Amino acid sequence: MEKYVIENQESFNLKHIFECGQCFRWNKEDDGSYIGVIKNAVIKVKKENNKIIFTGNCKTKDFKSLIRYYFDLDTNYSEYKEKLSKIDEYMKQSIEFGEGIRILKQDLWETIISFIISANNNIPRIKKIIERISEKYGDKIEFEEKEYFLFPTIEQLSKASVEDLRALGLGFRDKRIYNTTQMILNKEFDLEKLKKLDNTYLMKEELLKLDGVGPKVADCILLFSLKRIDAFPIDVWVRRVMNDLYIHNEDETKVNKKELEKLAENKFLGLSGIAQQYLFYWKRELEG
DNA sequence: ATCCAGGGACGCG
DNA sequence: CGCGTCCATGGA
Repeated sequence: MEKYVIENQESFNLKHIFECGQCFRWNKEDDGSYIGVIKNAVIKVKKENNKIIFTGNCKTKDFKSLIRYYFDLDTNYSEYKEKLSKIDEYMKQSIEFGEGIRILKQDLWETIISFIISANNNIPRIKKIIERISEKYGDKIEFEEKEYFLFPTIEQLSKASVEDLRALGLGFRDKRIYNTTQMILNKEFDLEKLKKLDNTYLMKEELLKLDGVGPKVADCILLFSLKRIDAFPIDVWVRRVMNDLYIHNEDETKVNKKELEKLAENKFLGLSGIAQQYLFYWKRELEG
Protein backbone atom coordinates (compact mmCIF):
# COMPACT_ATOMS: atom_id res chain seq x y z
CA MET A 1 0.00 0.00 0.00
CA GLU A 2 1.21 3.45 -0.92
CA LYS A 3 1.03 6.39 1.42
CA TYR A 4 1.61 10.12 1.12
CA VAL A 5 0.86 12.79 3.71
CA ILE A 6 0.75 16.57 3.38
CA GLU A 7 0.30 19.13 6.13
CA ASN A 8 -1.21 22.59 6.31
CA GLN A 9 -2.39 22.48 2.70
CA GLU A 10 -4.36 25.59 1.75
CA SER A 11 -7.63 25.20 -0.18
CA PHE A 12 -8.28 21.51 0.26
CA ASN A 13 -11.78 20.48 1.33
CA LEU A 14 -12.76 16.99 0.28
CA LYS A 15 -16.43 17.73 -0.26
CA HIS A 16 -15.68 20.91 -2.17
CA ILE A 17 -13.19 19.20 -4.46
CA PHE A 18 -15.09 15.99 -5.14
CA GLU A 19 -18.64 17.31 -5.20
CA CYS A 20 -18.27 20.46 -7.25
CA GLY A 21 -19.17 18.66 -10.46
CA GLN A 22 -15.75 18.32 -12.03
CA CYS A 23 -15.18 14.59 -11.43
CA PHE A 24 -17.34 11.47 -11.38
CA ARG A 25 -15.34 8.65 -9.85
CA TRP A 26 -14.97 9.69 -6.22
CA ASN A 27 -17.26 8.35 -3.53
CA LYS A 28 -17.63 9.24 0.11
CA GLU A 29 -16.95 6.53 2.69
CA ASP A 30 -18.60 6.14 6.07
CA ASP A 31 -15.60 7.61 7.89
CA GLY A 32 -15.75 10.81 5.82
CA SER A 33 -12.87 9.90 3.54
CA TYR A 34 -13.24 9.63 -0.24
CA ILE A 35 -12.09 6.80 -2.47
CA GLY A 36 -11.55 7.27 -6.17
CA VAL A 37 -9.94 5.63 -9.17
CA ILE A 38 -7.55 7.74 -11.20
CA LYS A 39 -5.15 6.61 -13.92
CA ASN A 40 -3.77 3.27 -12.73
CA ALA A 41 -4.50 3.74 -9.07
CA VAL A 42 -7.15 3.52 -6.38
CA ILE A 43 -6.73 6.33 -3.93
CA LYS A 44 -8.23 7.09 -0.54
CA VAL A 45 -8.09 10.63 0.77
CA LYS A 46 -8.66 11.36 4.41
CA LYS A 47 -8.39 14.57 6.38
CA GLU A 48 -7.16 14.47 9.96
CA ASN A 49 -6.69 17.77 11.74
CA ASN A 50 -4.14 19.68 9.65
CA LYS A 51 -3.05 16.60 7.69
CA ILE A 52 -4.32 15.14 4.46
CA ILE A 53 -3.51 11.46 4.13
CA PHE A 54 -3.43 9.77 0.75
CA THR A 55 -3.28 5.98 0.70
CA GLY A 56 -3.88 3.62 -2.17
CA ASN A 57 -2.88 0.96 -4.61
CA CYS A 58 -0.75 2.42 -7.38
CA LYS A 59 1.13 0.08 -9.66
CA THR A 60 2.69 1.93 -12.52
CA LYS A 61 3.46 5.45 -11.41
CA ASP A 62 5.15 7.24 -8.59
CA PHE A 63 2.37 7.72 -6.04
CA LYS A 64 3.50 11.08 -4.73
CA SER A 65 3.93 12.69 -8.13
CA LEU A 66 0.60 11.26 -9.29
CA ILE A 67 -1.11 12.89 -6.30
CA ARG A 68 0.69 16.20 -6.63
CA TYR A 69 -0.15 16.41 -10.33
CA TYR A 70 -3.78 15.32 -10.07
CA PHE A 71 -4.61 17.66 -7.18
CA ASP A 72 -2.48 20.41 -8.67
CA LEU A 73 -0.75 20.87 -5.33
CA ASP A 74 1.90 23.23 -6.66
CA THR A 75 -0.73 25.85 -7.44
CA ASN A 76 -1.58 28.30 -4.70
CA TYR A 77 -5.30 29.01 -4.70
CA SER A 78 -4.97 31.87 -2.25
CA GLU A 79 -3.91 34.11 -5.10
CA TYR A 80 -6.88 33.17 -7.25
CA LYS A 81 -9.23 33.70 -4.35
CA GLU A 82 -7.76 37.04 -3.41
CA LYS A 83 -8.12 38.40 -6.93
CA LEU A 84 -11.65 37.08 -7.43
CA SER A 85 -12.86 38.21 -4.01
CA LYS A 86 -12.04 41.78 -4.92
CA ILE A 87 -14.36 41.73 -7.91
CA ASP A 88 -17.60 41.96 -5.98
CA GLU A 89 -19.55 40.73 -2.96
CA TYR A 90 -21.02 37.79 -4.88
CA MET A 91 -17.62 36.38 -5.75
CA LYS A 92 -16.46 36.91 -2.20
CA GLN A 93 -19.47 35.02 -0.90
CA SER A 94 -19.21 32.13 -3.33
CA ILE A 95 -15.52 31.73 -2.55
CA GLU A 96 -16.21 31.62 1.18
CA PHE A 97 -18.80 28.94 0.47
CA GLY A 98 -16.45 26.80 -1.61
CA GLU A 99 -13.16 27.86 -0.09
CA GLY A 100 -11.66 24.37 -0.39
CA ILE A 101 -12.25 23.86 -4.10
CA ARG A 102 -9.33 22.85 -6.30
CA ILE A 103 -9.58 22.21 -10.02
CA LEU A 104 -8.24 18.73 -10.70
CA LYS A 105 -5.92 17.80 -13.56
CA GLN A 106 -7.71 14.71 -14.75
CA ASP A 107 -6.72 12.25 -17.43
CA LEU A 108 -7.51 13.73 -20.85
CA TRP A 109 -8.95 10.60 -22.47
CA GLU A 110 -11.19 9.83 -19.49
CA THR A 111 -12.33 13.45 -19.26
CA ILE A 112 -13.28 13.55 -22.93
CA ILE A 113 -15.44 10.44 -22.65
CA SER A 114 -16.90 11.45 -19.29
CA PHE A 115 -18.09 14.82 -20.48
CA ILE A 116 -19.51 13.47 -23.72
CA ILE A 117 -21.62 11.32 -21.43
CA SER A 118 -22.55 14.39 -19.38
CA ALA A 119 -24.54 15.91 -22.24
CA ASN A 120 -28.19 16.46 -21.23
CA ASN A 121 -27.63 14.17 -18.26
CA ASN A 122 -27.47 14.44 -14.49
CA ILE A 123 -24.50 13.84 -12.23
CA PRO A 124 -25.70 10.69 -10.40
CA ARG A 125 -26.52 8.99 -13.69
CA ILE A 126 -23.27 10.11 -15.30
CA LYS A 127 -21.42 8.49 -12.38
CA LYS A 128 -23.34 5.25 -12.76
CA ILE A 129 -22.69 5.02 -16.48
CA ILE A 130 -18.95 5.67 -16.08
CA GLU A 131 -18.82 3.03 -13.36
CA ARG A 132 -20.53 0.51 -15.64
CA ILE A 133 -18.13 1.28 -18.49
CA SER A 134 -15.16 0.80 -16.18
CA GLU A 135 -16.49 -2.47 -14.77
CA LYS A 136 -17.08 -3.87 -18.22
CA TYR A 137 -13.98 -2.67 -20.08
CA GLY A 138 -11.40 -1.55 -17.52
CA ASP A 139 -8.79 -3.50 -15.54
CA LYS A 140 -9.57 -4.68 -12.06
CA ILE A 141 -7.54 -3.32 -9.16
CA GLU A 142 -7.82 -4.14 -5.48
CA PHE A 143 -7.54 -1.96 -2.44
CA GLU A 144 -8.25 -2.85 1.18
CA GLU A 145 -9.77 -6.14 0.08
CA LYS A 146 -12.25 -4.54 -2.27
CA GLU A 147 -12.40 -4.53 -6.06
CA TYR A 148 -12.22 -1.39 -8.16
CA PHE A 149 -12.01 -0.86 -11.90
CA LEU A 150 -9.74 1.45 -13.81
CA PHE A 151 -11.26 3.59 -16.53
CA PRO A 152 -10.70 1.65 -19.77
CA THR A 153 -7.82 2.53 -22.05
CA ILE A 154 -8.53 3.74 -25.58
CA GLU A 155 -7.80 0.24 -26.89
CA GLN A 156 -10.07 -1.39 -24.32
CA LEU A 157 -13.04 0.89 -24.99
CA SER A 158 -12.54 0.61 -28.75
CA LYS A 159 -13.68 -3.03 -28.47
CA ALA A 160 -17.18 -1.85 -27.56
CA SER A 161 -19.68 -1.68 -30.40
CA VAL A 162 -22.42 0.93 -30.60
CA GLU A 163 -24.86 -1.73 -29.40
CA ASP A 164 -22.60 -2.66 -26.49
CA LEU A 165 -22.51 0.95 -25.44
CA ARG A 166 -26.24 1.37 -25.79
CA ALA A 167 -26.69 -1.63 -23.49
CA LEU A 168 -24.80 0.25 -20.78
CA GLY A 169 -27.49 2.93 -20.71
CA LEU A 170 -25.69 5.56 -22.74
CA GLY A 171 -28.79 6.45 -24.72
CA PHE A 172 -28.24 8.67 -27.73
CA ARG A 173 -24.62 9.19 -26.68
CA ASP A 174 -23.61 5.70 -27.82
CA LYS A 175 -22.58 6.68 -31.35
CA ARG A 176 -20.75 9.76 -30.11
CA ILE A 177 -18.64 7.70 -27.72
CA TYR A 178 -17.99 5.12 -30.41
CA ASN A 179 -16.98 7.64 -33.07
CA THR A 180 -14.76 9.66 -30.76
CA THR A 181 -13.05 6.52 -29.46
CA GLN A 182 -12.31 5.39 -33.00
CA MET A 183 -11.00 8.83 -33.99
CA ILE A 184 -8.60 8.83 -31.06
CA LEU A 185 -7.63 5.19 -31.56
CA ASN A 186 -6.64 5.62 -35.20
CA LYS A 187 -4.84 8.90 -34.50
CA GLU A 188 -7.22 10.89 -36.64
CA PHE A 189 -7.33 12.89 -33.44
CA ASP A 190 -4.03 13.14 -31.55
CA LEU A 191 -4.29 13.71 -27.81
CA GLU A 192 -0.59 14.49 -27.42
CA LYS A 193 -0.69 17.14 -30.13
CA LEU A 194 -3.69 18.70 -28.45
CA LYS A 195 -1.78 19.09 -25.18
CA LYS A 196 1.00 20.91 -26.96
CA LEU A 197 -1.17 23.63 -28.52
CA ASP A 198 -0.33 26.95 -26.97
CA ASN A 199 -3.63 28.59 -26.31
CA THR A 200 -7.11 27.79 -25.14
CA TYR A 201 -8.81 28.89 -28.34
CA LEU A 202 -6.77 26.56 -30.54
CA MET A 203 -7.33 23.68 -28.16
CA LYS A 204 -11.07 24.28 -28.14
CA GLU A 205 -11.21 24.51 -31.92
CA GLU A 206 -9.48 21.13 -32.05
CA LEU A 207 -11.70 19.49 -29.43
CA LEU A 208 -14.83 20.55 -31.32
CA LYS A 209 -13.84 18.12 -34.08
CA LEU A 210 -14.75 15.20 -31.82
CA ASP A 211 -18.23 13.74 -32.11
CA GLY A 212 -20.23 14.67 -29.03
CA VAL A 213 -17.95 17.55 -28.10
CA GLY A 214 -19.66 20.92 -28.41
CA PRO A 215 -18.77 24.25 -26.77
CA LYS A 216 -19.78 23.28 -23.23
CA VAL A 217 -18.13 19.85 -23.21
CA ALA A 218 -14.98 21.29 -24.80
CA ASP A 219 -14.77 23.92 -22.06
CA CYS A 220 -15.16 21.26 -19.37
CA ILE A 221 -12.33 19.22 -20.89
CA LEU A 222 -10.17 22.32 -21.11
CA LEU A 223 -10.83 23.27 -17.50
CA PHE A 224 -11.00 19.92 -15.73
CA SER A 225 -8.18 18.13 -17.51
CA LEU A 226 -5.94 20.63 -19.26
CA LYS A 227 -6.37 23.28 -16.57
CA ARG A 228 -7.11 26.09 -18.97
CA ILE A 229 -8.52 28.40 -16.32
CA ASP A 230 -9.80 30.87 -18.91
CA ALA A 231 -12.24 28.24 -20.23
CA PHE A 232 -15.80 29.02 -19.12
CA PRO A 233 -18.25 26.11 -19.36
CA ILE A 234 -21.82 27.39 -19.56
CA ASP A 235 -24.45 24.94 -18.38
CA VAL A 236 -27.94 25.59 -16.99
CA TRP A 237 -26.57 26.34 -13.50
CA VAL A 238 -23.93 28.79 -14.61
CA ARG A 239 -26.40 30.49 -16.91
CA ARG A 240 -28.82 30.72 -13.99
CA VAL A 241 -26.37 32.12 -11.47
CA MET A 242 -24.86 34.61 -13.92
CA ASN A 243 -28.32 35.83 -14.87
CA ASP A 244 -29.41 36.12 -11.24
CA LEU A 245 -26.34 38.10 -10.25
CA TYR A 246 -25.45 40.22 -13.23
CA ILE A 247 -27.99 40.21 -16.06
CA HIS A 248 -31.49 39.96 -14.54
CA ASN A 249 -33.24 38.70 -17.65
CA GLU A 250 -36.82 37.52 -16.99
CA ASP A 251 -36.15 34.24 -18.77
CA GLU A 252 -32.70 32.90 -17.95
CA THR A 253 -32.87 30.35 -20.74
CA LYS A 254 -32.93 33.20 -23.23
CA VAL A 255 -29.71 34.78 -21.99
CA ASN A 256 -27.39 35.11 -24.96
CA LYS A 257 -24.37 32.88 -24.77
CA LYS A 258 -21.99 35.32 -26.42
CA GLU A 259 -23.09 37.94 -23.94
CA LEU A 260 -22.36 35.56 -21.06
CA GLU A 261 -18.92 34.72 -22.39
CA LYS A 262 -18.04 38.35 -22.88
CA LEU A 263 -19.28 39.26 -19.41
CA ALA A 264 -17.20 36.47 -17.85
CA GLU A 265 -14.13 37.44 -19.84
CA ASN A 266 -14.37 41.07 -18.81
CA LYS A 267 -15.33 40.47 -15.21
CA PHE A 268 -13.14 37.55 -14.18
CA LEU A 269 -9.83 38.66 -15.65
CA GLY A 270 -8.57 35.43 -17.19
CA LEU A 271 -9.76 33.41 -14.20
CA SER A 272 -13.26 32.79 -15.50
CA GLY A 273 -12.94 29.03 -15.19
CA ILE A 274 -12.05 29.26 -11.52
CA ALA A 275 -14.80 31.80 -10.90
CA GLN A 276 -17.27 29.61 -12.73
CA GLN A 277 -16.50 26.68 -10.45
CA TYR A 278 -17.13 28.63 -7.23
CA LEU A 279 -20.37 29.97 -8.68
CA PHE A 280 -21.50 26.56 -9.95
CA TYR A 281 -20.86 24.87 -6.61
CA TRP A 282 -22.47 27.70 -4.66
CA LYS A 283 -25.65 27.82 -6.72
CA ARG A 284 -26.04 24.10 -7.13
CA GLU A 285 -25.46 23.25 -3.46
CA LEU A 286 -27.98 25.84 -2.31
CA GLU A 287 -30.69 25.18 -4.90
CA GLY A 288 -29.91 21.77 -6.36
C1' DA B 1 -47.80 12.00 -15.87
C1' DT B 2 -44.58 15.57 -17.08
C1' DC B 3 -40.31 17.73 -16.49
C1' DC B 4 -35.44 17.91 -16.26
C1' DA B 5 -30.43 16.82 -16.32
C1' DG B 6 -22.82 20.15 -16.30
C1' DG B 7 -25.80 19.65 -24.61
C1' DG B 8 -24.86 18.35 -29.31
C1' DA B 9 -26.00 17.11 -34.10
C1' DC B 10 -28.61 18.25 -37.66
C1' DG B 11 -31.58 20.67 -40.79
C1' DC B 12 -33.69 24.78 -41.94
C1' DG B 13 -34.13 29.79 -43.36
C1' DC C 1 -24.65 32.26 -38.80
C1' DG C 2 -28.94 31.82 -35.52
C1' DC C 3 -32.59 29.05 -34.22
C1' DG C 4 -35.80 24.95 -33.39
C1' DT C 5 -36.07 20.04 -32.86
C1' DC C 6 -34.83 15.62 -31.72
C1' DC C 7 -32.25 12.62 -29.12
C1' DA C 8 -32.37 7.87 -24.50
C1' DT C 9 -32.65 7.31 -19.83
C1' DG C 10 -34.03 7.48 -15.05
C1' DG C 11 -35.18 10.12 -11.02
C1' DA C 12 -38.22 13.59 -8.93
